[in-house]
Amino acid sequence: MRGVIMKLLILHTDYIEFIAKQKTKIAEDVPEEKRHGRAEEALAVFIAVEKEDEKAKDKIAEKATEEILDIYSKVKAQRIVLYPYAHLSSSLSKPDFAIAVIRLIGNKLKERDYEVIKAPFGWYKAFELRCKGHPMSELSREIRVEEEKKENRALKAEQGLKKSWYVLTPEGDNIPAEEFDFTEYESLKIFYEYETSGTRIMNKEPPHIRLMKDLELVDHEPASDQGNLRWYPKGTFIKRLLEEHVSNIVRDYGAMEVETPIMYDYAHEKLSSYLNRFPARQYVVKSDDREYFLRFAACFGQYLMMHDMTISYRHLPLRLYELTHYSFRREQSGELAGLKRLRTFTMPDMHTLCRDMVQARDEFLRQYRLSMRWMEDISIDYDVAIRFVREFYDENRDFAVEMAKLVGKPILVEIWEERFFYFVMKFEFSINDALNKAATLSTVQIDVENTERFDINYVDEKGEGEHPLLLHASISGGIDRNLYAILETEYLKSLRGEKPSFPIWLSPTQLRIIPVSEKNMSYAEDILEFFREKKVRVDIDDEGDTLGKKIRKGEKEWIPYIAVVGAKEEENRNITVRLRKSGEQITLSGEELAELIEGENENKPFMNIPLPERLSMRPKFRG
RNA sequence: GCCCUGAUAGCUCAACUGGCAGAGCGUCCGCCUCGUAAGCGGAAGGUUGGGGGUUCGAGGCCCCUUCAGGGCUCCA
Repeated sequence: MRGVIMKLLILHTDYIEFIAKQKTKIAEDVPEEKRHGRAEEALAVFIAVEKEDEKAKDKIAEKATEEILDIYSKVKAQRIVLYPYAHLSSSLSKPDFAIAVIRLIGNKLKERDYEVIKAPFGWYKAFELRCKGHPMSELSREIRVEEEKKENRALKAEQGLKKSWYVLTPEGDNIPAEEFDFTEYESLKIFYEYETSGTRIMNKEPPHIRLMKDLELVDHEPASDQGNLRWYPKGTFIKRLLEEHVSNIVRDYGAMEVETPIMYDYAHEKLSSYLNRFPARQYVVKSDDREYFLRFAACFGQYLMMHDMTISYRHLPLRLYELTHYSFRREQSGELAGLKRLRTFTMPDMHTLCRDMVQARDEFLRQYRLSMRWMEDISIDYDVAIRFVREFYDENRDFAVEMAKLVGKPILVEIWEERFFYFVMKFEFSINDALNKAATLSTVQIDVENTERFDINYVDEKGEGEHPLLLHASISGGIDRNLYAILETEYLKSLRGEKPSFPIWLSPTQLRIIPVSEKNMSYAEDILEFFREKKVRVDIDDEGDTLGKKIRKGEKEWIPYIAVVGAKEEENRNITVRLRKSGEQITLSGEELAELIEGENENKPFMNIPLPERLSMRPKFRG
């Protein structure tokens, strides 16, 4: 059990006066004038900081501050003297840590406009005081911090974070979001409102959940932990293509693909300090007597790899990439939602080392463009949010404007007064779902902290080691979440009377062949063969249903091209195709149709049809 | 994690206040061989999520539990 971290002896005094006489070897440097102090009507706070985990610094300082103020107000003291007093404890912390904690308490008190005097640390001091002697004038306190579970510290910091919102136009106008006229920017408005209020009564389940089941893509798996899903062949197929496509984009951009372990030792020194920056709850795996946590991204694996690499400034920018199949985040059970938020998910994760901010900005922008391309390839509309630390924003205003220009519409800007996280800025591409909730897909962040923490170095021209800047990039965001975005978007389309569809390159079946009767089977099979060789995903409805029934089946599966072949086609050696998008029927040759489909597949990965070509050979995965 | 709601055939859902567990779709068998979103007939299919309790009797009431959806919270 982690227990006592700090002991306080608190005296309400008529006065206290001290003079620092002589340095010890751990003395803090203080200017001459601060070596002496006197305060009337003071609360004298004698402090011993004990040997304990430094991670608790903020927390312990906060609690101590609260204790002091509690007593201060009860006894109606007028000022506070913080007096380092080692003799309260036999188990002292390191001097540096103690100094830091006491300063922190001092600062916290000053921030709240209390008059504070600090006696110098590590000096032999003479002091004199007169204790008031009323019942509350002599108190001791032990400040304890419960062992916090391995979670959730950065979060608490965020709660006190001051943030402000703006809308930045492509013309470069930066307007406080409250004053912005959202009339023509409905989706940005929804996004902004979701970000700032979040709460709304929407007692419906997101429509993608029904769709992912009905289309036999993905399903719940009650035998697993919550938020771990079962992927049927068609879902797996779409997922693989998305993965392959985003990986291709990232590799073509120049990232080196790697693979790193999915679990890490809790006790690893660097990782544990990193974990404190992350509010997530982890899955824990036991192996012998050790505990490992499952990664929530590829960060660790790549940091540790980069730490061991020998990197010259000539190698920068340097990019490592991994498709994290899987990442694990033990989200609170109430937060899980279909494909939107999972406990086990797949996400591309790239880290780019950059020499300086100029290079980092350049890479950031290139990755921004890659993300734009991604969104276009999956046919999803999005809004952009950029989040900055104030100081960084003031220096990089032009940069933000450029991002608004690139997407050609106003974007949301959030500004933090202080840097609570490890990054100074990030962008996010966000989509609105059918319930007007927002979800982040693509995101890139500029990290100014972790190369130091993980001791990642490159050697500059002078032969000296330097910590580079680090970009975290997920060009597509979570793959699962991309499918959620597609399904929600298509659902919204169906509400507008349009037919929902997958982009052609993601359609499990691109072309369905329906013979009018068994007499036409042989011709239908010729066509099947033809398209298979043309790399079109084609299948054939060889079951005993009526034509109408088969059409209905095909439409329910969102098949983009449905070819009906009967005596007419057989005679003319052509095909009559029903086009899902327009609903029209056209007759054309096999070559023409193949060209049409190939055109829509361009520059996208291809995989063969994930199910038997004959429908009569297909099992039902669900209902 | 907390609060609310829910779980009945493979799927979607019925079953009045506690009184014989049902339909449509799908599956299987047979008929039909069909021109652009459901052809016809028949059969099989259930420890009502799991466990415990109350009751002459529980799908429906009580307790526990698992999973799902929503709200809070959270979203690196």
